[in-house]
Amino acid sequence: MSILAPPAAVRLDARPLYRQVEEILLGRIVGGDWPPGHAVPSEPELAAELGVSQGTVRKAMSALEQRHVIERRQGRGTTVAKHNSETARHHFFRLRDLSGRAVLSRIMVVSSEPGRAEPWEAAALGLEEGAPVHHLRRIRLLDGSPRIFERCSLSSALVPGFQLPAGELAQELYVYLQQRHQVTIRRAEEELSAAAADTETAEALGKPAGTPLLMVQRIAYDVADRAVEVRLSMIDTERHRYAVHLD
Amino acid sequence: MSILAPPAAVRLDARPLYRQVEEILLGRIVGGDWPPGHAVPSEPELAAELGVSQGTVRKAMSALEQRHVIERRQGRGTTVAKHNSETARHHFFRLRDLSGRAVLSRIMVVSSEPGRAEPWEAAALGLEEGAPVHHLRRIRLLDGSPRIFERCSLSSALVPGFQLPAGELAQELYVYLQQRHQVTIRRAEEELSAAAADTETAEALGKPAGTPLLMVQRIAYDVADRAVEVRLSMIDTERHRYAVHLD
DNA sequence: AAGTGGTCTAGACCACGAC
DNA sequence: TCGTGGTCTAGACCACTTA
Repeated sequence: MSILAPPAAVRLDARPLYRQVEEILLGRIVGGDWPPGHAVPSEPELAAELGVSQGTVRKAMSALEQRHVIERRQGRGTTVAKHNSETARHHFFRLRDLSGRAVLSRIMVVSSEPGRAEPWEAAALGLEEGAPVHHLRRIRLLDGSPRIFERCSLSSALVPGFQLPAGELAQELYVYLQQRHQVTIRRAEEELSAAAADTETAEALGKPAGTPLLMVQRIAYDVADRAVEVRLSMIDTERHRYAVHLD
Repeated sequence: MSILAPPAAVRLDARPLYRQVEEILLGRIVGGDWPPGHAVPSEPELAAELGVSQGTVRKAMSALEQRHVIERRQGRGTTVAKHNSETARHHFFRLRDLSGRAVLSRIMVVSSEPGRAEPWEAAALGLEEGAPVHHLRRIRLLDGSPRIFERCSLSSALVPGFQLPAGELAQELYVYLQQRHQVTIRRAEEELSAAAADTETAEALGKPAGTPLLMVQRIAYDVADRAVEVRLSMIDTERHRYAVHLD
């Protein structure tokens, strides 16, 4: 930093320096300069480049790490977060069996086709009614039995030309979005309620219509906080529970 | 710290210094030396007392703040977290109306009486079967209508002689536990599922038996991480949603 | 004006991982 | 052995609250 202008040029901004550094780093990730898996420069390097102390860089990177935007490991270095089946599940799959253990999950695709946004989908994704989306229906088998019927809508503006790889049935959707569409899902908001099984869902899960199901509406956002996906999951909770930690 | 023994006496412990400081501070809170609302000494004071730098104290206190054990405010100082109706709701009440807005909630006590732990209660609270507990049944009115039927069990070992103040119906339970029993609820784990309304619940909520309800089992832990309460909530989600943020 | 937490720096050493 | 992130220090100044 310059000697006689203590706060330095960047500091015309009122926000703390570490926030600005955080935003600069995030910008490089969102902008694609640093794709998933990329090795981020070391802390001393970034400090020198940005004209701040290493401590300031550390504070910025700690915030990004906490949001799972980057991954740090002592001795190895820092990389841009890259989804894999395990991390995607760990962050975004809250179901456990009755003993609290993780669940073996397998996916079957029921249908996959382009469509137009219904009002509720448009509202969730921040689109105009009738905007192009991609519809995906899936059934999840938990520990071998069909337990979840999912109806997903992907915003075609963010995932243009989406289509499942031919012949490939199961796959963690967010891993696929990152690999094939350069879209990294970073967070999601879910709204839970109880509902009776409609006929389509009942058939998919092999349950009588009217069975009480856990209904989860999810909106998933990418690293730039754009709504990418809205998903309606109908869950048979006979042998599983949705786990939440409050603190 | 002494000059020739760099890591100092405390440092025989393998854990980082700031973790040890965190534990020392938490110990004073759990032990009752610093009750809820107590003004924690300033950072420089604690640093001098414990023989570490202010930065180390800061890191320890930041962790405690993030866990809502203490509250820090610039200029004012740091205090031990004290529940009030607003914070208790904000942390532990996840229901929103269909527009995502907070909900007006009123409580009616249905029954309140001592009892013995059923197997599932004993398991949840880490007690022996038949151990003394206090049973509490409540109905919550959300925006004026009965929407939640709650069956709570409090571990009498941790909340001896619990009884509701005569004549007083509504009250945020965790505020009451802190004020009258020196037990501060710090976190909770919830397991959600869908279930058909049983007759008792249906009657309490004025719904037909068999109506799909959101069932939430909560286990609440105090600052020392002891299970204090297990609660079964049956929720009518006709006009409300349980909101979860995943990141 | 005094005292608190919040930001920022500069530099030391440690623990871990890869080469 | 070297480079990385992780810990810890000492001290400066800023922003806010209270009196």
